[in-house]
Amino acid sequence: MSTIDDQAREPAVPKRDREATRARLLEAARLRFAREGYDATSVRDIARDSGVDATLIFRYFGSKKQLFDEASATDLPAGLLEGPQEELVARMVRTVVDHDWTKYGGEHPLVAMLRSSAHEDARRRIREEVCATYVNALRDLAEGEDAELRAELLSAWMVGIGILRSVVGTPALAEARAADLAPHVAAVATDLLGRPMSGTADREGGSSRT
Amino acid sequence: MSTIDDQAREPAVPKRDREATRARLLEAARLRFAREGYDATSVRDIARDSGVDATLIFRYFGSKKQLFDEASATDLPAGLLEGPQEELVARMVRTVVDHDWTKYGGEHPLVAMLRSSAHEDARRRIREEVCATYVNALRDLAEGEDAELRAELLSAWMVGIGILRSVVGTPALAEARAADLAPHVAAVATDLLGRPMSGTADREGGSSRT
Amino acid sequence: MSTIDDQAREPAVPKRDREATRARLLEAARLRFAREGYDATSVRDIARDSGVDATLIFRYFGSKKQLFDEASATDLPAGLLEGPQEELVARMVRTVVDHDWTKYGGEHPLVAMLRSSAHEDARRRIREEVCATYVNALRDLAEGEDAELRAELLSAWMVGIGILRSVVGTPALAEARAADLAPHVAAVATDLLGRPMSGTADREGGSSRT
Amino acid sequence: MSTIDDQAREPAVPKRDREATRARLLEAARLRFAREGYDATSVRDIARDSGVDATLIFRYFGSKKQLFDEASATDLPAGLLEGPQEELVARMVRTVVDHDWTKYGGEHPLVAMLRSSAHEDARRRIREEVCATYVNALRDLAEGEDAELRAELLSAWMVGIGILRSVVGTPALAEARAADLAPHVAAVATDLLGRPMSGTADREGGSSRT
DNA sequence: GATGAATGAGCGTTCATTCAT
DNA sequence: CATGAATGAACGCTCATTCAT
Repeated sequence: MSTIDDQAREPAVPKRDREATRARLLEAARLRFAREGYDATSVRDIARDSGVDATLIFRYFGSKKQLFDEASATDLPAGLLEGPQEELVARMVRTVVDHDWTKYGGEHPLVAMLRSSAHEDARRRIREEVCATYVNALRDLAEGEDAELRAELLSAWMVGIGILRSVVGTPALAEARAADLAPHVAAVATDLLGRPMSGTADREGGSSRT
Repeated sequence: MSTIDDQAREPAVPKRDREATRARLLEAARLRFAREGYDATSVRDIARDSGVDATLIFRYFGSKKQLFDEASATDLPAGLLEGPQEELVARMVRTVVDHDWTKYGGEHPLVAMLRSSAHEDARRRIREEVCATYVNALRDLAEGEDAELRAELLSAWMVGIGILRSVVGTPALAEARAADLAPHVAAVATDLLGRPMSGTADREGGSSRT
Repeated sequence: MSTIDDQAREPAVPKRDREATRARLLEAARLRFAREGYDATSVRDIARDSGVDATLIFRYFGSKKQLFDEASATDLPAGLLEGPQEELVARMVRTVVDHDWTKYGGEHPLVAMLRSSAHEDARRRIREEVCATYVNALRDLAEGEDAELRAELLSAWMVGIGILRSVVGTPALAEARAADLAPHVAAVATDLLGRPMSGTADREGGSSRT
Repeated sequence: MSTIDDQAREPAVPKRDREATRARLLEAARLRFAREGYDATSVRDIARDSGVDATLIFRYFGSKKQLFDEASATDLPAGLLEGPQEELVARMVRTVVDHDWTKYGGEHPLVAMLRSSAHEDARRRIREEVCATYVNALRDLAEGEDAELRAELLSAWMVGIGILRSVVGTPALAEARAADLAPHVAAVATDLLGRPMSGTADREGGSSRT
């Protein structure tokens, strides 16, 4: 009812444009799923957010589940795994802390996806994501015998920081920038990985491609 | 709270039944909410698990949400905050890794509650829990100026470890015992808190057996 | 909207009576399924007809399909298979022509069920019904070698008569009573079964038990 | 009807396309409607079967119902009503039993249409068909007073045989060929019609190859 | 004229919750 | 007071059909 005369000021929303409609649905889905989780999000919610008929979800994505899958496919920040090795951890912190995740409601997508972790499928996605983004890269860096464990411990820290920042909202972490965390993280990482890690990274190394 | 002094005038049996039924509902709710999350759990599920009629949930707790609130009130492991200060972090790790959380489906209740973190209520619970259990105690220990931040960073690690262990299930952490983690944790904690922390704790310090 | 003030003249419809509600649903389902077929009947139709909430269908029957199964379970007219053998065919004709099938919308339930014969389940039901009610009994009576075929031919006639009467509505059959058909049927049956069959049956031999 | 004289001005190719598409839709519709019934068949099913866009159905036929009407117009087997009168019933049996009805999913179209008999339109079609194909021809043959009734009874038998053969699938009839049924049918027909009927027919008299 | 994006009603079903007995 | 019948909103999804391009 409040949208009756919106058509005038809506700038350039093309109607009957398959790609545009698909994109709007995907965008709305990403946000809803991130904020409310899979179960609390209805396809009608997403459709309403997109200003699009709900049946198009099924036309374009097949099912709510498939939409979820597509919506929660994170494109890991380009450049994370490139650049100087000793700055890898600093880049990871940036990814967690400074990166612009507004597309996912302002939270790291991994954290957002935990909200849907009642579903084994979502859990698997999280697992793959954590391994691909953090554990594997860190394991390659770690020296000594229990490299896997230490890589996971460091990964756990990244995830934990994301959670305290956005879900829990503890005061210091919620406000902190990557630069505030860098010295601490570098010290710990150096310790855990058994090789010197830098607290700063020259460039972002984590600008989402989308 | 209104049932606190009821035990005096009970006619022996029917009263205990009421209490027993309430307790069974709570127990079933705790498990379901932890495992499946708030949305994926139906009041009928809980009632069925408890072997009682679903309407009793409304009679006893008012609504599904209130049942959730009551069911997700974690009794933080007794003894966590007692004992030698230098062993505090080691005790925390034990709480996360070795403690028997079968009451909550085998996961640390904080981790389980993340599954329901779409709801502001659950988020508040998590916030309170994290602060009460981890941040506050660690902040008191930390030396130097940004004590809060460092306490939160360490808390984030505890939470992150819990997540990777049970939700994500990364291979090394999923199998690890507190003893495997102790040396790494002690080193990092010593570093972050600016005071020597021990990697072992004499006793559990958090049995809270239910 | 036209039912707003019906509550006054509804004579004795007991509310909150499980059996009564179940019975009303079943009755409405029987009629709808018979008249419109499975696919064209919605659970809301049935609920509306019964003056009952649609969700009770699932409470009491589990699913639309199970309701259909129960609603289409014909109790074959008591007495059909009893009584003098030479009057069996006459009794069958009565079942098809004179029996009061208003419960099924005025048609023989077999004929009504043909409307749902797109579903293999319904087809199986029809098959069982036809064999149990007609073919088996007639085969036992037939003399000579291709008894099965002749029994089926006679059964086909019964079914065909039912269809022309109610679905097609050909003028003579639609008006005919069993007595009008009896001489013709008796002659043919005598011929097909190879033993004398009577054109009259003393008693109805087909009063549905329900 | 508006396309009757279009063939004169066609530009050779595109017109034939339109006709060809229309024909394919009709063919697919015939099959689907016969096999699954009106309600269980969706316009998308038919379009998919034909390999064309679903909206063409509305373009060419107006609505699903109109497509159904057109698709269920049976062309009664040519030659049924021609040929020696005493072989008429034998020809009818052939039509029911031996004729190639693959166009209608292998069943006599009358039988197939019963699946849609919830709709008055379909019922009317069946009525017309039964009268035109069976009752009228047989009435003309019958001697004596209640010729109509006897003609209908014999028609009922034809229809019933079709039903038991394909819908119900009773064992003997499902396998039988016209030749197996001929002697029985001839005897009964002779009896019912009051004039000698032959059990064999020289030629099919109803090919209607499409 | 043909394509396919869009629509809105309706499907079977489950939900949390209320109310009568 | 407890049981369970009842309720109505909402769910994911499919339908026949229309309309813009």
